[in-house]
Amino acid sequence: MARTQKSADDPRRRILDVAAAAFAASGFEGARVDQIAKRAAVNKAMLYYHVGDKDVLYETILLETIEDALARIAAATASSKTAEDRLRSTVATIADTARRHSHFAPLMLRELASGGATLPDRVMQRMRDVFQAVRDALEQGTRSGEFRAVDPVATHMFIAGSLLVLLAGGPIRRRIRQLTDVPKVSVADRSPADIASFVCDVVLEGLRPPAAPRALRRRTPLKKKN
Amino acid sequence: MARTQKSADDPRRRILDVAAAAFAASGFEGARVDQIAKRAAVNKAMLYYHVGDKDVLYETILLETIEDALARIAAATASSKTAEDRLRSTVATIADTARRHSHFAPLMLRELASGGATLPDRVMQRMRDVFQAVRDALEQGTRSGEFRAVDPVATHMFIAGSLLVLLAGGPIRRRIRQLTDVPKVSVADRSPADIASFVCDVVLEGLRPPAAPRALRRRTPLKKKN
DNA sequence: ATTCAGTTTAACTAAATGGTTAGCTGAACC
DNA sequence: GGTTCAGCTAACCATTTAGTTAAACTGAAT
Repeated sequence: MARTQKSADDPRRRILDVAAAAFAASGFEGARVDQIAKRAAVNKAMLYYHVGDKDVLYETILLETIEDALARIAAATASSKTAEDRLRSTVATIADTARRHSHFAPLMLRELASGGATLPDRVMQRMRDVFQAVRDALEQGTRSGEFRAVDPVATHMFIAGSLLVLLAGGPIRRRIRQLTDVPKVSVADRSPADIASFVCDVVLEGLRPPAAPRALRRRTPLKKKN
Repeated sequence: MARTQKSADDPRRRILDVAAAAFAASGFEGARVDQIAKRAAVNKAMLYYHVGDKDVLYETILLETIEDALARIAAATASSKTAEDRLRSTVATIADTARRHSHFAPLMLRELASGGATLPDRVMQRMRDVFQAVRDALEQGTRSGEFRAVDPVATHMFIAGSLLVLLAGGPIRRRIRQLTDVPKVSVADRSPADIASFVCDVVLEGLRPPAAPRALRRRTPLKKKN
């Protein structure tokens, strides 16, 4: 029992959650083991006892999140018929992963920034599988003619970039808003699901084959405000 | 003379360049002052003498880059008539800034990840001006009817996100490619100018008003490969 | 020769960091 | 009663870190 409990008073769980927030906020090198232990209300030695050193801590958090994302993507796309459905399901699932693990987007952005220099190989390989899922949907659409011939790598980076920045951009947007006193509400402030829809809408608009009849288009309605 | 020289043997210039690379690679907290001094081939005390402490170093680098970007955006958009021209010029200029200051995209991604927590106010304000430039183009297009009614904040985050990730994604793409042995070439591996065009193409496709005649569309041609 | 601002250096400090150790506790088990 | 053992703690350690100091060098003006 002691090994598998997932409740909030499981010290291991607490450590991982606190560490994820710390890594997201300050990066791997900026996060402080002492501070993580303190915030998780455990003695520092317990952190090493329950999880391992800083590298293991980091790898564990990333793997946990990515495995979760992969499992959900597989489940969500199992019944997808069209490429559009598949792309929307995949992107929505990634966005939902970011919602449930709020450290996900910041960590990915940091890894992008450092070129994955600190990414353990095991994590790298699973990340590639996530990338592959998006690319599969794109290539399926290209093959079937549902999408126009498209550069899958560039399009994937495009989707990943806009999605991650929209998801992680909340705090910085809030800071800018303070300076500009523009109290408007934007799609960017909506739920991850809405953000995923927005990204898919714009991208699908670009992926549609040139001659596709208008009637086929389906746009997720999103209230617009001035 | 000694104060304003910009050549490579100006120690201040060398320090700033090396530090920019270090901050981009490891983040503010991960970058090491000793290492920066060593790589710039100056005594550490010289770094403090010529530039200042780590915060000043960071702020100087960011401000330098952003001021440069702002000046170039102003110059590039001065003659823009249509909103599309203006948007393309702005985005292309930002991409070109990233080309000329290779640390720019990673630094921005990191700041996004941390919510701008470590951004000095002065930098924050100038960044806002860059954001404003993109948003101005979007709002001009919406007002003139050139673009459909669009969420300027979300669209801007969309553009910034895809652009930054495409620009900074080279190294991680290379690492993934090693694992997947997919030696394909993608738009993502082209020049910043091509990347900017690609982003603008996809976004403009989404911004086009629904009833716009096909003839008005202009797509930058980009070789497609399988 | 002296002065003097600008520049450079090696050596230093105080604090923080990641990681370890030896030992305590209390329940389970014989 | 004694042993075991996962869970836990306080104190410690070696190293690294950002930042400082005081002394010295340089080269031109006086």
